[in-house]
Amino acid sequence: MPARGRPRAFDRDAALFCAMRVFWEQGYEGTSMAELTSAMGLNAPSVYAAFGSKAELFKAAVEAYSEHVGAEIWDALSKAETARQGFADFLDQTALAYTRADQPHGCMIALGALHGGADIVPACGMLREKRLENIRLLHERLSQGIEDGDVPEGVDCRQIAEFYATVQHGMSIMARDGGSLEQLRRTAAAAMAAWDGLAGTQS
Amino acid sequence: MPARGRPRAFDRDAALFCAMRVFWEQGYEGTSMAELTSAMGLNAPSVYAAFGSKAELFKAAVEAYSEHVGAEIWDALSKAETARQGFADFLDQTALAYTRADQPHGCMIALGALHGGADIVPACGMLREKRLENIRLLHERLSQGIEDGDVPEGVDCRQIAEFYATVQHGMSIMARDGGSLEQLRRTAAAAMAAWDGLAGTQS
DNA sequence: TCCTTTCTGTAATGATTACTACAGAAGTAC
DNA sequence: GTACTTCTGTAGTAATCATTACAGAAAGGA
Repeated sequence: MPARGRPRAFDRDAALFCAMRVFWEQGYEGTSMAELTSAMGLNAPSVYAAFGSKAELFKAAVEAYSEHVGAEIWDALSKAETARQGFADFLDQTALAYTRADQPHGCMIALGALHGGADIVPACGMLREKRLENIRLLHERLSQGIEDGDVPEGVDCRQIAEFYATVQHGMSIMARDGGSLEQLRRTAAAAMAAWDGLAGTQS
Repeated sequence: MPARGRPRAFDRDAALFCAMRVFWEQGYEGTSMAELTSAMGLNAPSVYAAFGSKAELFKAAVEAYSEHVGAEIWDALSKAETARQGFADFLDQTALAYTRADQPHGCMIALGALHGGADIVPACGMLREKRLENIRLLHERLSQGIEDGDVPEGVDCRQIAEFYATVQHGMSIMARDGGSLEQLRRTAAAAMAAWDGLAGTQS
């Protein structure tokens, strides 16, 4: 059933993807509407009609990022046979995703808006929520490992989840600083050197 | 010998410290000159006369931060008897410094300007240089440890330095997300669990 | 065919931005 | 006491900011 009114002349998802790239590279506050409309190939009224405001566009961009970029990071975590392998793959995929030549380096969720409270800068609060959700995913994988028997009971799942999330965030900054895939991989390996002391079956 | 001309009516260092606090909390791009002049208790012409521009004020603020905030982090690194103890103390002091109730959480060097190239956003390039310098300090301490005999020869000092710098950066984001001193300390302990696998005397 | 709805582009709004012109103030030098 | 230097506050600049008014375009409905 065709909708009434003039059909939109642009592909909303493609435009949103362009906006996502600019927000990812320059951050919420470092990105102007002029830059966004230019990257999207649209005039301002079209952007506002489709997305509402700069803040709502950012929110949509973050959702698009979560769905399409870095999904392989979390796939790797859950697909591995053991929790240890999952965390190693998680960090390895992180290194790959954060250093692609054809994308902004580092993670939009980690870096896109780090200043201001959620009430002042809603973008900031939203990214914080995403980061907390990511820790929960890591925590869940550890609980699964305990259930599967490849992670001993009694380990501090929260500590381990928060540690590896912290490493991942640090890898974002490292990538943004020009760190190479090799450097990020070596950092990932260093982080995995902690595994036995944290969640090893031997003590 | 008194300087000619009307004496400045404000304490430059005190004003600079106020500006540093705002930049630290809100980042370079998230901070307006209106907010800076208000925090410094000055009118704009006084700020520009003393510091030149927003970018130069930021540069001075970063130097003030490096000299006065977090100095105990690097003191701890060098004062310990062994490299291992130094790194543990380094991370512990990091946790303390990043979570003080009376200061912005996290590190200004890590978080203050993460978007834009050095040519576009000089603030960004300056912080990146500071982060690289910090890695060099970590690397030096490891080299010292090899010389002192408490770090085996042949360890990958670069990997270890980059790993612990990465963890420290991640701790900034964790602190900015409201992570408590206890949480940061547990993450620091998790990071130290990697030490034996990276720079231990046994293998 | 006209009406209604939705979209688009041009041009604009009011606020904010980093920064400065200028007159007067407060000091030292002569 | 006047001249010169440096600082300060008021008022402003030109540009940019996020956002919108409005007229016309492009669709479907009656």
